[in-house]
Amino acid sequence: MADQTKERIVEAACRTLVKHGYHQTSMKDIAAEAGLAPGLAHYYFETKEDLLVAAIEHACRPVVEVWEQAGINLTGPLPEDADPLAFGRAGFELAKLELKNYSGLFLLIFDMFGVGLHNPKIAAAVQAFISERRAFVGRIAQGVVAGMRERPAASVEAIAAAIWGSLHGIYLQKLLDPGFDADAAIDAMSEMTMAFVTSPGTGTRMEA
Amino acid sequence: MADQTKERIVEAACRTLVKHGYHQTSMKDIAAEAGLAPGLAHYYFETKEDLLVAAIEHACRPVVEVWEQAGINLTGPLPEDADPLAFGRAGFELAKLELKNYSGLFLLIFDMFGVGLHNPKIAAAVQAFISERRAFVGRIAQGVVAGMRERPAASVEAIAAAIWGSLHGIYLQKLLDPGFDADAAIDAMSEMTMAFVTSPGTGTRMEA
DNA sequence: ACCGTTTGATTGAATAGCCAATCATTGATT
DNA sequence: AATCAATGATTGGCTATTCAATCAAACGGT
Repeated sequence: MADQTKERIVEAACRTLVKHGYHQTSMKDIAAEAGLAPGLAHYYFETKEDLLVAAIEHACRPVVEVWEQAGINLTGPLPEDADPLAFGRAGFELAKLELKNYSGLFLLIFDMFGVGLHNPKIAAAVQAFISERRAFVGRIAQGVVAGMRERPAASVEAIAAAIWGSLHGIYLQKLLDPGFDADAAIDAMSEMTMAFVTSPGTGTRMEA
Repeated sequence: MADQTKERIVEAACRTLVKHGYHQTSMKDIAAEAGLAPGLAHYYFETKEDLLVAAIEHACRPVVEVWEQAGINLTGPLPEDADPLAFGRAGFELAKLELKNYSGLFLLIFDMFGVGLHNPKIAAAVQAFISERRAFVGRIAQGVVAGMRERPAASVEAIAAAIWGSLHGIYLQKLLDPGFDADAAIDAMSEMTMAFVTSPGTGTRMEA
């Protein structure tokens, strides 16, 4: 019974945060959304920050589940027999679907990015989110880079940071402007990445 | 006299917003930072939002000036005689410098990104920031794409959105984690972009 | 089976403080 | 005098957090 109401509170927090954002959600709002007494949110979470951290972690769960359903182990290594290049391509497709299906999560996450800039507790939660997902991109990049004819100058970590960054920079544009064509931007990023991966070599071109 | 104090308020707003973020800055804080009476901020700005919008615009100014000092006209076309590829490379270098020299601006901007997700007025100001800069990336991309042997499948707009997104996704990682190596990530992005641009053949420019 | 006690869950009101916005007032300049 | 700039106290409303009081269920002794 206790765990149930705790989860009800966290879920209500997710809903209100997605709908109204960090500024405009009070503890009372969250309790009301959950259909509970105002004081109860503080019974389960000492501070508002603690509840928000729990909400972030809760909101991320469904996305991870989608990945795992697609046969991707988020924290473990990639399947040995898979073609890394195909994996990379699929990753970009997955990114497009993610944005479409879980825009609420990203609304919450980008809101929290902003909060985290000046709030250590939220920053820690948000960085966990970043690290996990960027490392996953890095694992795909690792496989792809290993198959390249010439090793790129950039490290795998740097490539992963660039690709993760590009996807989230694209997400940001979409969230701020619903008319933005995120699919086209992700396709462009995918095309650029694939050209990079299959290019004969870097730094061997004529100077103008 | 009036314009001077108005600017003093905006500058104070920038400083406090960078230091403490949107949540933790009140109108009173801003007035105190400016060394003025609490009520004066509302004399010049009807609402807090209006002041924040002015602060965003004010904070962006020095960056634009740097671009213009580098011989780049932000809103007009690129110089005819310039090598687009060299321009692109220089753009990535400029991005690295920008982040180093104006991290305060980006702290403010990313804070406002978060606020803008649920606040139409701030969203409008933030989108102006995005549009201007993304269009500038697009103008460089336009020149580079025109010189490619084979036209890419992606549109120039999509490429610009991807590159702008990657830079700001990288900025975000740096702001949330000072230990993050943003230079390496931008170098990686630059390498990927250049490989994409030069992939089929040499970068022979074709004039219209 | 019965009953008092304990424990934890839940309630809703109270506390203490902060904030944006207002406004009557004062000061300065023309 | 009249207009604009500046002050700082006030207002009304909101907030996170606390807390005493209620409720329900489990437990233990008989």
